[in-house]
Amino acid sequence: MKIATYNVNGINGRLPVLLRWLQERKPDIACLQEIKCPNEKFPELALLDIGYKAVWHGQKSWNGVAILIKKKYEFEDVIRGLPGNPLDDHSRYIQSKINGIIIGCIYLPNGNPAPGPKFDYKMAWFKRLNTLAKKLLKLKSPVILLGDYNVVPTDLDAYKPERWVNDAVFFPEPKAAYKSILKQGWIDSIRYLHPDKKIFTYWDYFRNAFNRDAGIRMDHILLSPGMEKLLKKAEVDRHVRGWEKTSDHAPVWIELKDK
DNA sequence: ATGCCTGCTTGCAGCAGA
Repeated sequence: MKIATYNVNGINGRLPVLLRWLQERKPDIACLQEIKCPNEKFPELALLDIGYKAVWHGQKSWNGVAILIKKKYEFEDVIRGLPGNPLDDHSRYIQSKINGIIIGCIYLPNGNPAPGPKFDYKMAWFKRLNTLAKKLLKLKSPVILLGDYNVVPTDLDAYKPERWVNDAVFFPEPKAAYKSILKQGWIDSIRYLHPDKKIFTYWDYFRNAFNRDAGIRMDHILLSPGMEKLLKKAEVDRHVRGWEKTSDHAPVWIELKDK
């Protein structure tokens, strides 16, 4: 079973890229972030045409998340929005149980400029995620929390760490918050299989960053404890970042053994 | 220190992204 995460940076603007990638990689489950469309403009039919059902949680202009599954699966227990603050109106979390696995699709706030109110919002969001992650571990089902965490966990995850020290994705607080989630027992799939490799998932549009491989890793697939025994592969489809009209992120995916 | 690109808007300039 293949499970992927992809920050598409505008699902309608990137639709040809998304459809091409889905048909190439054929993930069973794909979590999307930054769909940047209101609910009524989600391209449901175009996805159905190539064999994917979807649930989504959109908003106008910004943010927005979705989960796609192959038609043979079913969505159960869909939750829209990160629990813990009814006043938070950003669409940054959607969860569903699929084939017995709870899938939490995350678009964590970026937090720039930092320090400031946006950074405070990021850290408050992180705290709620930490609480949710802890609760999910008490359930009997396996759980995967995946998406754009907007956190570069270590120096190994940036092409030039010193260039990022003033950026909210590299601040000590979010790094510590990410670490504290891992400390609950969650497994960072990419690092579990590739502990020492420089692997990036994002390259900005400026300065020819992709061709210089000036990237960072901040899209993560976290497995609940025990699931690592099923982990066969964890990869980044970095070639997708080289396509025309592409997102600034590349898709990340894992392959799990069938039990 | 800033802007570089790119997508989004009851749009054509300004905001957000990271």
